[in-house]
Amino acid sequence: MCGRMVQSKSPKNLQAILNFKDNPEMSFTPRYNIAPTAEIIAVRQKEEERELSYFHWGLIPMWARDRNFSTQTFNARSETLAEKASFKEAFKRRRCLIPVDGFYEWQQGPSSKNKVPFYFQKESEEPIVFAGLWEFWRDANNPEAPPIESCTIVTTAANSFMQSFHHRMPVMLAKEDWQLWLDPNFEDIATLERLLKPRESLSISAHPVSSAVGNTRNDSPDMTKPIASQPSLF
DNA sequence: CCAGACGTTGTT
DNA sequence: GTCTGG
DNA sequence: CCAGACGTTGTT
DNA sequence: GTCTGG
Repeated sequence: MCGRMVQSKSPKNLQAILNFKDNPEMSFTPRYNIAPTAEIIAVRQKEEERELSYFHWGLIPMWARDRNFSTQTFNARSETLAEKASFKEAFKRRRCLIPVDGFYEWQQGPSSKNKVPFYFQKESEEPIVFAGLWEFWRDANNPEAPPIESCTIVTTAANSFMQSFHHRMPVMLAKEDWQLWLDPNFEDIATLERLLKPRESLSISAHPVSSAVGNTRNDSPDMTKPIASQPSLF
């Protein structure tokens, strides 16, 4: 769950909601069809301030031999964050918020070769804020190279709305939980885990979109536009 | 003890 | 680095 | 997540 | 079928 998403709102736009510090250095390109291993923006706590920066989507633990590890860690199950070697350190000290316009999900059709992509977004114009973890990694084979900062999106059981599409969904945090999730000094695992339970009141809408979204070369606002849910027979 | 994996999704 | 399997 | 490749020898 | 690239 959650392997394709949209980040088109400018940092300036997001800053009003997420209160990170200005970073005039950062260049931003709106994207409408982001896949795992791409660079995505996320917010983390840096000392007293929040910081927005780019992260490689797919968490690379410090001990990983190569970055290819990240192809299997673009999601992290909330139920086992505290146990899994790949995530437990980041869960304790390196949590982040991942603001998105929305995300895509493929609903399984009647036959196994028949998947329909849907776009999910907030019913309001607000961004959805995913719970994420981040990590930094140095390539032992290339110590000269700059370290890579990577991240993952935490998933949970689908709520009743998402259930009709999928049995999992990304954790979408309520605004009042953002501060606690970001705080690296907060280490009460039980309290953090409570934030990751599926919430019913998410105000998410869904509509089917063009199958063109399947190909990551297609990256335009058209990807998010509704199409008729059933192809006409005549 | 050392060696080798370390992950998710979905599907069977 | 840390856990699991042998 | 989906789309697309998936191999060798030898020569440039 | 399974891995890699986007």
